[in-house]
Amino acid sequence: MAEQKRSQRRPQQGKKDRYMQPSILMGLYSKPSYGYELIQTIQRFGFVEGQAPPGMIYRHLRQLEEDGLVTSEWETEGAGPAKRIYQLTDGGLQMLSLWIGYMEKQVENLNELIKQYYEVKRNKSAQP
Amino acid sequence: MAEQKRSQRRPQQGKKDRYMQPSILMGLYSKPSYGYELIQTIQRFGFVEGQAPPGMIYRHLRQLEEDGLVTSEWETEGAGPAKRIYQLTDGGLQMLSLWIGYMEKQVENLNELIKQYYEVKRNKSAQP
DNA sequence: TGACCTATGTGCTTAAAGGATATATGTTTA
DNA sequence: TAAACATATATCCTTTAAGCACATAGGTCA
Repeated sequence: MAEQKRSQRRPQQGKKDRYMQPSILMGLYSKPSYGYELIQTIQRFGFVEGQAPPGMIYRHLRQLEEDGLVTSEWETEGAGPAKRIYQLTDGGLQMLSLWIGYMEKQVENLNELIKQYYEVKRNKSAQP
Repeated sequence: MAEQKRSQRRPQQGKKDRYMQPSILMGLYSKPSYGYELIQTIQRFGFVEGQAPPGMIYRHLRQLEEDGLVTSEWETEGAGPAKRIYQLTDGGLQMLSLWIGYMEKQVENLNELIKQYYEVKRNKSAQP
């Protein structure tokens, strides 16, 4: 019974990379935005299933601000509770650009592994 | 002084996806292998910079065996210390196939975000 | 008025990475 | 022949960030 927990590994089951930081930076690159709205934006990128937990978004936003990658100001006009509007700094822009480079490399690596997989698979089915 | 710790964080915060499990599974799909050799194999996939720490590989291998995705046996013949040779089980093969599907989806998501980035960039330079 | 949506935030637990260190075997070389 | 070195596996402890539950509060509408 104590082992049950461990044996349920599946891809995506553990704590994996959901590209939260670059998703937020990319969202803000399109236009200044705020936490609650970014939850929807990020969902569209497809790295998280369903909606990202709010706590996670706000945690990231605060960290980004502390690191000087975004700035924020309160928006009290308009309907509903006040929103904290974030926008990218120059540093944030540079970081996003680094992330894009990283992602491009990831795509290459992933494609290479995928290609190798199908090659091996083809070989195995040819000589079983 | 208390802030020093935070500012020493690596620039890109967020978990980097190292794809350790699928890399190991893919390595074993090509041919049965052992920890020390897999360290080199995995390096070639490009998801980790330099060599993966041995402790990490062995930890993964033990976990994979516990989960029934691989089996192992000691190889005492041949030069050098004995090797623990691992090979994929049917379950491991299925898991690898799931991983490939996941990776294909990741490639799509990544490409979509990258595309969006360059679109926004183009728009911004058109109307500054 | 109280249910509900919007909006932000805190706190605690756990999974996995990071990294240091230990152990042992066989091979080379000084 | 003893020391140095490459191979090979393994354990331990710390750090990091994800995962999740919960707390707070303003505004809208039946």
